[in-house]
Amino acid sequence: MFDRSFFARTAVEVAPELLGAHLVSGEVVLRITEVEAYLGVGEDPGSHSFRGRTNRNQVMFGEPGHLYTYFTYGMHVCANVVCSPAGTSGGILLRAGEIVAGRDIASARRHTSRTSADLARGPARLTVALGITLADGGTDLSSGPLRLELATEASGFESGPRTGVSGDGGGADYPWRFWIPGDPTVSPYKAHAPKKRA
DNA sequence: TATGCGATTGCCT
DNA sequence: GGCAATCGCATAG
Repeated sequence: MFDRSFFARTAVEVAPELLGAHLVSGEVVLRITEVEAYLGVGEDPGSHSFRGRTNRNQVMFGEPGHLYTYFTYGMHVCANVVCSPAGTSGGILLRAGEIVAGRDIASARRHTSRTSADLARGPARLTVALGITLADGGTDLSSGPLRLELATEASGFESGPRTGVSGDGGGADYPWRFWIPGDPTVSPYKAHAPKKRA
């Protein structure tokens, strides 16, 4: 259980404080090590909610502290925590984490993974390891088998440009990616992906 | 109704 | 290091 008002702030404000929190999914527990903030309508060209409410992103316009999932590249599921002050929308993409409990289960789900550091390194890998599917979208993360347990104390963090988001005005220039320094589970790739798309 | 592309990953060379 | 896989969503016509 957590205070829902924690998430009633902008995603950029909440994101660094989410580092170190635990995402519990049944037997599996993930310690969040890397996240990305996405803002709301008209604020963030890289956000799914930039162009307003649609069937896909409607969860982001709902209650803060709920889970927003989406399907992409025809094969991957990514998870976000809805984070929005009243009347706005936004979310925090969970990019990577460390499996701290239920490693056997997570490993079995990943199937191809070997080391613990690889189990949840990357947004799509993370959802697989935790067994999160599109059907989990909209789940209230304050309690239940799939829930979020906030960190008791703030951990140190670093910030930088987001990955995978197209450049030139696409929002990639803002330091809205946050991670725990030196953690082996932080995504190493695409430090500056040269996506040629306008 | 038709078309292009994506908040990625894993396998190829 | 480079590229294919794969399909729902958003935009254009």
